[in-house]
Amino acid sequence: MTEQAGISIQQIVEKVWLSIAERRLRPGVQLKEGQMAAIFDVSRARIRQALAALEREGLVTIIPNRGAFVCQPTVDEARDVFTIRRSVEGRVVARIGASVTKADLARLRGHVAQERTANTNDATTDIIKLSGGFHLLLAEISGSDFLFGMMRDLISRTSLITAVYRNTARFNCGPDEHAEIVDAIAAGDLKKASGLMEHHLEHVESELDLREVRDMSHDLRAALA
Amino acid sequence: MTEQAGISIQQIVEKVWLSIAERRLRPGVQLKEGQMAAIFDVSRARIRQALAALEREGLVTIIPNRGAFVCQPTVDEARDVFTIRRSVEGRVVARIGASVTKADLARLRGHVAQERTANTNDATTDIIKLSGGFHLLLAEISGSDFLFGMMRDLISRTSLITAVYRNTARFNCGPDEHAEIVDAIAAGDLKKASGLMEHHLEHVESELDLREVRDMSHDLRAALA
DNA sequence: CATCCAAAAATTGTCTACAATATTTCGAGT
DNA sequence: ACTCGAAATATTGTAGACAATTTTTGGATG
Repeated sequence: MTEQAGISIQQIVEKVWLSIAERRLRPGVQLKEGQMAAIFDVSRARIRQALAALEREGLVTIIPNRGAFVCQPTVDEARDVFTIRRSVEGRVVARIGASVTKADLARLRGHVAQERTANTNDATTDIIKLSGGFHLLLAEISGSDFLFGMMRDLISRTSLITAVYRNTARFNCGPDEHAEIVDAIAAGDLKKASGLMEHHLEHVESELDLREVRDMSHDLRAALA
Repeated sequence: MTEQAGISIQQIVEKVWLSIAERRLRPGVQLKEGQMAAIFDVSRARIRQALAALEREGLVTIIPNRGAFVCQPTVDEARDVFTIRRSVEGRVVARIGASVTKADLARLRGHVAQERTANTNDATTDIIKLSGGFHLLLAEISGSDFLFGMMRDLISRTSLITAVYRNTARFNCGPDEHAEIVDAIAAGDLKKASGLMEHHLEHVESELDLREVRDMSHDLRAALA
């Protein structure tokens, strides 16, 4: 029953998130419950829960009696998210440095290795997932559930922002900068690690093209496939 | 039908939150959908949405196929929340200082005044709502939607933590410390304001009794009334 | 007497149907 | 021809019924 047949709520959320991150779903598009229920072949009840989850991740806005729409972050909001990220992730890195284990470092290095292979293979989907996953992994290792949850939020919103505002062909984070941060942590150089993280985030932000959005596609079925 | 008769989802959330903050609902208690539906005289669907909202606020934990339970924050998590709050609220105050208007200050002073009257009247419910509201108002004035949302989360969790761990009769925040912070902001002294905020949060944290929780009441109906 | 297993009860998860609201369409009036 | 308004359509919100899972209860067995 819980998974009697259809796709799970979390899978729906992930599909939508990916569609947004890959720019197949444009900001402002309405996510109609009926359409989505037909596309994923589940009842509207489950779609509703997925939409609620997407709302709390900051990817869609739900207007009562109107429906769910993909968020359109403003330029100010975009800058805001990066400002907060610099602050929060600086704290994450500092926290990690105090108590990092060999196993933690191995996980981080393994993750960066995955990012490299995805990058060389041009596996767009994997690149998107992994580049956010690195920052999430740092938060997890920091050991604070609250920081982890906050980073989840921030990364979701960053995905949306980069999807809307990026102008280059490449995606959020390069694995090289991630590797440098891991090295600094491994060396116990907290100050350097924090600095690298801040620089890394500035670099990502600097690649954004901060103009207003204009168009938006309407073919929900093609976007979610 | 949106509000055809019954209590709204947000009202349910607020009732539960208040019940937790006033210690009528103890950590670990299961919030059974059937009971709550009967108590509030709405269908389980609405209760489910309310529980999902409470989960994202960090007040309850939902275990699949098991149900929703009032969270039991550990001592570590409690300290964690206060650490983050010191960091985030320092940023909030700094942000405010740059762009505070006369109207903002009037709102802050008005809020503190409300707190004072609630305090002199021993209006417990109001005190709880207003003491968190002050910090939320600061976040709102800061102008960052994301900071506002984060503070919402942090304040919810703080309410739970103080409900569980407080040992004194008094509640979270005294209006006097709030008033001092407003004065510092009004004087344009950001450094002082940040320091006062940090001190204020340390003061609140210092009044907690950090031992393990043990008992938990079971009379859901009496608690939610 | 404790332990384990099966049946019964309770609880959660999902779906379908219906009610209320919002949007669109189409026509009347100026 | 354009604007305003009412019927028709479409979409969201809610309730209740059913299926699956979990928990409890009761008894049989070692």
